Amino acid sequence: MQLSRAAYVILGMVRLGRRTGYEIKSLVDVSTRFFWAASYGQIYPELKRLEEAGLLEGEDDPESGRRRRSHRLTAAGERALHDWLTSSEPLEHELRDEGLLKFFFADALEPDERAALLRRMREQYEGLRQRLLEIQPGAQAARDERGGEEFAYLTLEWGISHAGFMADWCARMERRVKEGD
Amino acid sequence: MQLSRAAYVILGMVRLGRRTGYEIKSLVDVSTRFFWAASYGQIYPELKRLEEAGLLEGEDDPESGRRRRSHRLTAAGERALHDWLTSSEPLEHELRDEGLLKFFFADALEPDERAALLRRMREQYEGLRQRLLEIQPGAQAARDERGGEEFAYLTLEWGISHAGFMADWCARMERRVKEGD
DNA sequence: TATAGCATGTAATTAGTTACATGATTAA
DNA sequence: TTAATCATGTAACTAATTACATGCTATA
Repeated sequence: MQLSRAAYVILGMVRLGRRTGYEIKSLVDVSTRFFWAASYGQIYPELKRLEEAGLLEGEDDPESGRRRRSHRLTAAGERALHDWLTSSEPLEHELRDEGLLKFFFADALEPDERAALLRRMREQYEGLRQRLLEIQPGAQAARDERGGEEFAYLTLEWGISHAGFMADWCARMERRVKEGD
Repeated sequence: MQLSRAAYVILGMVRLGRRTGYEIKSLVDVSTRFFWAASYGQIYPELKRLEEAGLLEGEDDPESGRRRRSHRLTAAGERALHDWLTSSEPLEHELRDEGLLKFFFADALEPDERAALLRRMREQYEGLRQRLLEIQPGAQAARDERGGEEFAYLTLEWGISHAGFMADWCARMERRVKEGD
């Protein structure tokens, strides 16, 4: 049974204690979405499929009047997640960065336009870095409170240093296109 | 008139002297595809649309028996490309990295499995770096021969140092998960 | 003479986002 | 009481890949 990547996102999130589609999406939006996005349009149908496949067990959990379906991993679900995590298939990797694409074509620009492009790119990466730094305290708390969110926290650190790498590269190029002026 | 990103890839590639769909795809495959991919299924229909919109001018160019359509930018095409390059719209940015996604869920793994994941990630980034280093001599030659491929070359340098950054990060994490063992 | 490369194109599929509808609960 | 948040779900759309069909030319 070949599962989609979205399915593994869900299995992993349920393993981290996110029981509902809503909770899964909320965590995705402040974590994996920087390297693997997922929308409601994927999450809810996939939750249903995973239940039907016996990898998740769902339970209606009224908690009052509000409708709410709570999920947990079955043994088969745990196994499917682990098999994917340890599989030796090539790891998918894909980047779309419009800034780099424009930079690739920057021979068509004037020196000041090149500098402006790099400044915008740098500002966007610095903005991303700021947003991640704002997420950090909450992530740190979650790591300390909950068991087993150590690696979630480490990917946040990756995000911060990666955004820093990109911003630095932009700054370096900015200086370079200005002196070549 | 709102153009797709693929349209700008094509306009930019034609500006760099790639006249046919085939030539465009060939350059994409060793350059932008590392930060912006494009397939034949996008390129040929888009070339036709850009001609119909008057941004490209196409000419059948038999060159013998083989069918071949040669394109060049019109003034409107040049303008559309320039407008996009200098536009202040937010720059799209999207990453999908299965290695990072697995790392995010690595609390579910044993210490040796974590190290194995990071080793595979590092090997993949080192492999990418090698492939880019192999492309480099050709890109350097193109930069020196042709006018106006300076920035194409600089994005290759970005790719090499970026792959290096990722490989180094993996190596650092590999050491870290081993000592926490 | 056969294989690799040049060259164009599209049909079918898959993946994914967007936008909306619905309604309960909690905090200001 | 009103806005924000919790919560589920899907229909319509858009984007993009894959896989194929076709056929010429140059080279080993």
